[in-house]
Amino acid sequence: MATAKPPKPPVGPAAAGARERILLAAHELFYRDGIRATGIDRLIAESGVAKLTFYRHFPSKNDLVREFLELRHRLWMDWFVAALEHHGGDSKALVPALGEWFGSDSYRGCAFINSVGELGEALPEVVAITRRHKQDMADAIAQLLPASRQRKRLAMDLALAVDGAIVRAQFDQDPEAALASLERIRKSLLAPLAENPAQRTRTS
Amino acid sequence: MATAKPPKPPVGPAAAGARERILLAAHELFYRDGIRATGIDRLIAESGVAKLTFYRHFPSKNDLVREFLELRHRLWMDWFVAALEHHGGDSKALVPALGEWFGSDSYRGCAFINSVGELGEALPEVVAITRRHKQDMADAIAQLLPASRQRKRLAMDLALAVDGAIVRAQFDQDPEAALASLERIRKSLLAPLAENPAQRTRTS
DNA sequence: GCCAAAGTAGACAGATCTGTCTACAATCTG
DNA sequence: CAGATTGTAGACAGATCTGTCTACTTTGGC
Repeated sequence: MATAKPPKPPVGPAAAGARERILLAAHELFYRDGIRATGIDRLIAESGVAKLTFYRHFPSKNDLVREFLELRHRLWMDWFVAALEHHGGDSKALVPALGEWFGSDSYRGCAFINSVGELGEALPEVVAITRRHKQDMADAIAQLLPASRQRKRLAMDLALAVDGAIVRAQFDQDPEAALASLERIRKSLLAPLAENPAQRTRTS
Repeated sequence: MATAKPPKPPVGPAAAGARERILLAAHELFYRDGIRATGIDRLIAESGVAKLTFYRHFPSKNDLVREFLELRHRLWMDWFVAALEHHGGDSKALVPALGEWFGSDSYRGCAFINSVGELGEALPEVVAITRRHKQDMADAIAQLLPASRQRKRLAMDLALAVDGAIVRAQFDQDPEAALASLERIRKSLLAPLAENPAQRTRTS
């Protein structure tokens, strides 16, 4: 309890970030193979870290799981917001943005949905974290929509359809069908807004 | 290689169905706790069966997983079709039928989506089984729709939205929001049919 | 009554999992 | 230089997992 210098930079032999390496390995292995299927020995081998170092940073595997989900949330949201912006920033951007993700060969669905399905009751925090994640996703979708009375509700509905497309693209051979369905749902939900564009009330 | 009497009825001490008891225990535990989280020892304890008996019926855990999914498919489809019929048999039945399921306290999402997320590459058959399951679900949804040129496509879109609602209801506290979103999507997708009901081409 | 089939109970092997511990090296701070 | 911190390497404990095996029991068909 002597030294109290808060933001100490990483030190030690391998210097730049044993913790980061662990977290990155977890990000890859947990997402690719699942959480229960990934043992600590795999994680320390992949991150090139000693076991003691691992447990110094993450007292238990569950701590790592939590931090993995937090990291995943930041990385995914950053990608999502940027991809939506890159594709135009309105609701038409939704499907092409997701298409990039679905088409990547490391695509394995939504890490949060998968974690809830895998851990469920065993680690209740993942449910709360997933709820926050999906709320943030819905908020990002809301940004694509014109301000209107139903914007929040519309974003919620779209987010639910996006979740449907995410799981669909996870087991279909080809993500195109899921993307086409999502696009039809989007158009259909937005149709009433198109024919009455002056319904907006207040801008955020 | 002597006796070749094919459909031998179940015999033995406990008589009526060691195999059934194993399958039923798997159905409960795999769905509730997940597949990797459920060990063989738990399964034999729950089904009151000896280990040798277990391995006589299911040479490996993966065999049991496959049969669990087949059983789940039959049970779920039977429930789904009956519930849709019970709620009127047209597309308006979709949300109340699913509401029954989402509201049950043993609800843990879709066993197939969960299994794909948990096993993924590790057991590729689950992907194929899931694909068939979701195709059958879409076919059951198609039965709710009036015959039209877009019936199949519409059923596919609705099925995707249903999957979204299923995962949503898995981590939201309250399934009502998911059900409300699904109902809005359903109405929205069906709106064009309502204003032009004579578009039907051929009946199956 | 005999025997094959199907069952029970439970020890055992070998792998793997989480988490702890010992022994030692490198780095930064004072 | 001294000492605290962070790191590496890897043995170890104890639990658990899948799957095999031995020994014995019960049942139905012939």
